[in-house]
Amino acid sequence: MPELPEVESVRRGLQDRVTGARVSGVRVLDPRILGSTSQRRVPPEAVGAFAAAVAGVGLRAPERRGKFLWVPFVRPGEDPQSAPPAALTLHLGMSGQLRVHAAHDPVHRHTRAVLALGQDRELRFLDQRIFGHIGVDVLVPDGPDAVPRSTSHIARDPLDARWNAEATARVVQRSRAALKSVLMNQSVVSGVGNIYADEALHRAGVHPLAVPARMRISRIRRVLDESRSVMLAALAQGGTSFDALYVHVNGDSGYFERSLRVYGRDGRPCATCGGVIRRIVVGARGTHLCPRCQPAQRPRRS
DNA sequence: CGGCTCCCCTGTAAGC
DNA sequence: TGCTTACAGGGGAGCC
Repeated sequence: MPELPEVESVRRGLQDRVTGARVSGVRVLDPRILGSTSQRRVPPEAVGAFAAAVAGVGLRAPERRGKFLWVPFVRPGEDPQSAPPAALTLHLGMSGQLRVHAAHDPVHRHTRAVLALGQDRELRFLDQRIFGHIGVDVLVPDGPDAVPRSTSHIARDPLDARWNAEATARVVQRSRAALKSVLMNQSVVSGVGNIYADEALHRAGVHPLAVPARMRISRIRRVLDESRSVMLAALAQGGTSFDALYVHVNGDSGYFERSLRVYGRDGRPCATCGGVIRRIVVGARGTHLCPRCQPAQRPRRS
């Protein structure tokens, strides 16, 4: 399940391998990978349009915000200063992988799209469940940065140098939804998915169903701080490879699974207090918590 | 408009 | 044993 640490690990792998490469060919093996998360049916001309948009372009260094990846490119013979900036956009969804292969390597059966790089290498997009996406988008300004237009509603993530923890905490506090759902709202704070939301809440000692509007701002700040630090720790381990659906660009796994304290550990003892870890459902997502370390919010009398 | 539910999809595993 | 069903989840559409 690629979240920020996994996507950043992939971005770093791509940075070494695709920056400066020229796209010499395009193959779309499953057109659904070009669709949106809720509209997988794409018109037949979408394949040709995608291929035409990236054919011959020169790839620049990959960028990321939250779980969204993009690779800015320069079209052949175009002046980068005057042409409208654009990028190859990538989202790994649930099971997406980006792999850089020699062109003669066998093609895995979940390969959905292939970009040939130069003469003998390929960037391959694999995605078992097709929740991911590959496309092309124009870049629009966001302060000093440029982001794909389709990503402009995505908030800065906790590893962004311009992330404002204090302002984010105030936005979170305005919500009356379950704290975990707010933490996973990518327009409030990006990059946090189901695993790291559970881990951050446990480390902060806060119940996933706590209502931000009824919390002290210091508790909200603590949860955001823990989100940042747990994702930094996971990044240092190359991310979490829970079920082999997430791997690096070279096929290696991440090693943070051994450091998870609650996610996927329901019924087992909490390493902090010895209590039994429970699983509930929050916002239709499996949610893991230690009821002793993360006591429920006191109900409000009305 | 905030907040919620549903749905896209496939592989795995439980149930009958 | 073999089929059917439930479940996992990121994020957007659509509804109240």
